[in-house]
Amino acid sequence: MVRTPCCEKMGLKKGPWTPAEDQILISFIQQHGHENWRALPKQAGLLRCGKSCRLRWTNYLRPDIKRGNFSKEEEETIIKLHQILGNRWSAIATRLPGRTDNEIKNFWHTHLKKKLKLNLENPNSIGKSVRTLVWDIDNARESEPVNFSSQLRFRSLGYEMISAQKFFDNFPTSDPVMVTTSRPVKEEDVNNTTNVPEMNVKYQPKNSSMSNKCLGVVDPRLECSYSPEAAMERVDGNNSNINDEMVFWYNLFIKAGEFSQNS
DNA sequence: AAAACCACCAACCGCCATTTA
DNA sequence: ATAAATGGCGGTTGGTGGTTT
Repeated sequence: MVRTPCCEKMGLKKGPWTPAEDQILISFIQQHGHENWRALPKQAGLLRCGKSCRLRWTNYLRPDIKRGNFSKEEEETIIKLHQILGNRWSAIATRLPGRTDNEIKNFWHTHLKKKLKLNLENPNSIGKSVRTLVWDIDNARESEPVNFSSQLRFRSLGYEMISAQKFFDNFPTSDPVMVTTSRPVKEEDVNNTTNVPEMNVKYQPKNSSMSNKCLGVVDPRLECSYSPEAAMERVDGNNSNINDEMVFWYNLFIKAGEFSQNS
């Protein structure tokens, strides 16, 4: 099915909004609300498509929008949430009152991305070493996912979560690394290193209750198991406040009801 | 002084999921 | 049941203003 883009009709204006157009839109919505964006521009007398009107309103004209620079607190919140949620800008925006997803996305691309990149290039600048957790995303989707709370714990500990393929394509294998996968463990998987041929690691089902869900791949130097608790030792031994931070974010998300606890 | 470059951000585009007819 | 309409999302673009060469 092919849909006609809503702005393809001739005669509809594009580009920056004028103050006069803004005023028309504000007045109309104040009087009539915005139940039907498609019909709104015609009713309001605007030569715009409904989509353009919706965007202008939600990202700029809405009365509850906070303007101005992001505070240090907002910045830290964005960084933490992005670590957990990734590029889910609208989900991040729901936790920053008055900020829009577009604004946060722009702020991320123009300020935070660069800042974090610098930090990663110079790990000492953030006072901790960064390990990489490779999450086997592709396989995880096909079978029972590793429960969310475990993912959250790893992320709150500062792990980057990427696909196994991406990791092996791009990263040196000498770094401390732990790999998890949620695909069911088969007998022949034990000691099978075919998926990670250059690494001196092995698949290892931790125990019988876990073996139908996940595999732990053990970094030979760290001897860490799959269990998040057991993996909490940082490379630099700095564990201060890790638990508090973890619990805070975990509670926040569970209370917000965005994620269910599926263990 | 002016051209080139860069950073910012409002707005657009295409896709997807849901709702409606 | 199904096609079309709609709202919402994330990625990307392009205009603008500031800075550097």
